[in-house]
Amino acid sequence: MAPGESGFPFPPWHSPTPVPRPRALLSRERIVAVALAIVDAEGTEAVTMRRIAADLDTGAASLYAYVSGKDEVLSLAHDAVLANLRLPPGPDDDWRQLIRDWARATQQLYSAHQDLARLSFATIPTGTAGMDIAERLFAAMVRGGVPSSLAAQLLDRLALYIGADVFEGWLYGQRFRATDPADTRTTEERAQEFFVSLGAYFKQMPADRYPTVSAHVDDLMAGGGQERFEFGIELMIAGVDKLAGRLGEPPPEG
Amino acid sequence: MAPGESGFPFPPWHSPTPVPRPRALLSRERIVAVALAIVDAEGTEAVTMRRIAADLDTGAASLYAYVSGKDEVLSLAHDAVLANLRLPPGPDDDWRQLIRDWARATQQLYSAHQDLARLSFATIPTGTAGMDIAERLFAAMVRGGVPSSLAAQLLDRLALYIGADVFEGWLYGQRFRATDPADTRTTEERAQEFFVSLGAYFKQMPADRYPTVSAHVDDLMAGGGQERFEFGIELMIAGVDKLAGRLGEPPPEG
DNA sequence: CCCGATCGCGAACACTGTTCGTTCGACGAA
DNA sequence: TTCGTCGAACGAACAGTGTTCGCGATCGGG
Repeated sequence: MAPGESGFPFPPWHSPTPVPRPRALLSRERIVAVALAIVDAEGTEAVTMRRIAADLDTGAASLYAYVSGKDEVLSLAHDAVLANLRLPPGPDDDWRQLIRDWARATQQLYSAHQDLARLSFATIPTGTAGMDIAERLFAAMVRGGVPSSLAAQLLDRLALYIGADVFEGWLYGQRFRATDPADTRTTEERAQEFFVSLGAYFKQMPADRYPTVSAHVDDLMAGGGQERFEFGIELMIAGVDKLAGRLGEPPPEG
Repeated sequence: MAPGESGFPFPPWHSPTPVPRPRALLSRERIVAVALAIVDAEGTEAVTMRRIAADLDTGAASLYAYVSGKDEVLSLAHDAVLANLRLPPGPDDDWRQLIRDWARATQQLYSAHQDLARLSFATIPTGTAGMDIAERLFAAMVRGGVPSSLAAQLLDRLALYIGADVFEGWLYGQRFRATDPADTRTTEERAQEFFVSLGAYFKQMPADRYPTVSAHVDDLMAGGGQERFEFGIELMIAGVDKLAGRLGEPPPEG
């Protein structure tokens, strides 16, 4: 048996033959996949080049052969997630409902990836998945009688709003996550208690200086994150209805 | 003249009498003021504890006697800026115009401090300045016939939207800021060129797959940041009008 | 005049993103 | 089979980061 074969020890003045690394270990896709796994587990702040590299059994420097830097890794991860956005096929005869479905699907998609929505700001989707959905939304609105300039601006503002809402929701979630292991309350319970005490704080404000606020604290505190999110969507849809002069509007109920 | 007096040199085997440091050099306010100056000059990413300390002629460790950490410094800076929000006094007889004035004032305030709007997310103003303005906005809407629950949610969604818009605008500004000194174009020119080429990219998309997008590229690309910001405000105001069932609505023009 | 409390802060720790220069393995040519 | 080349891989280092520890200097009170 010669040195180097199956476990035979080396004399100390020899360096051991290193175990051969499998080739083609790294690639853009593998790097992005690992980064996304870290995001899903711990959020975008936990993504570091060293950690990605460690998960790939290599060193941080090796990543730079495939990727220009950390920003690009996160950007690619964001693109990869957004490419998974799917809407059920449909006749799209009701643009309002289509907008609601899209908004909710986007919200859920982002929510499933911690604070990835942070990367949605100042990002314009140009991939086929995003374009397909934009075409459906845009076409449904134009077909429904919404002026194209209004439709275009609505989509722009909604995209901004959705990303912002999910990101803010994640921030709140972080604030109320458990830090003390002895605290057995859920995140929701802690959040609820915070907002209850915040309401109490508002209630004890001088009523002569803040009469309207004092009188309507319950309205200010009403609704959880999901209600507020959907209210914003309805607000913008209704705004388009109004600004479009009620063209193609379904008959009001009641 | 004895060693230590006005400039008289010390023999090298003596340590010079150190210049006495003035006491009470540091305070929460001074730390926040310096941090804010750095934010205004270079943005929130440029704020580091070492840099704040250096600007105060001290070491980073000294700051921790007054402040719990970097997050608190930035949070205090955000509070300090927001406390400067002022609205001209008025009879507030037109809640829509009051909302517009508030939105624009908030936008301008944030815009004057680089990416400070980033810190607006998941932040509820509780200081007197914020409360005073909230009371005025809220009162004007209720007085104008808007249901208080609607008014409360509108303010919440608008605050989120305004912060998100300014932050996104700053991100775009960063992307298009000059990196090559030989490039004499302004940031606006670079941004314009980017969006023109983006429009060209959309225009060359297959028209059979994206008929609506292709036909309305100019609408998608229309408007700068300010137009889009104000459209969002109008969208939400109009949305409230519609959802409130046109109570207290001024007679439509035309 | 001295002594204890308070304030300030240098140095260190454990990180970060990125770059440089070297090493290593595989493969085509001789 | 041997050599040379070349691209991929990566250890080490650099210049930073936030935060903590414990020493030292200064000041007010006794």
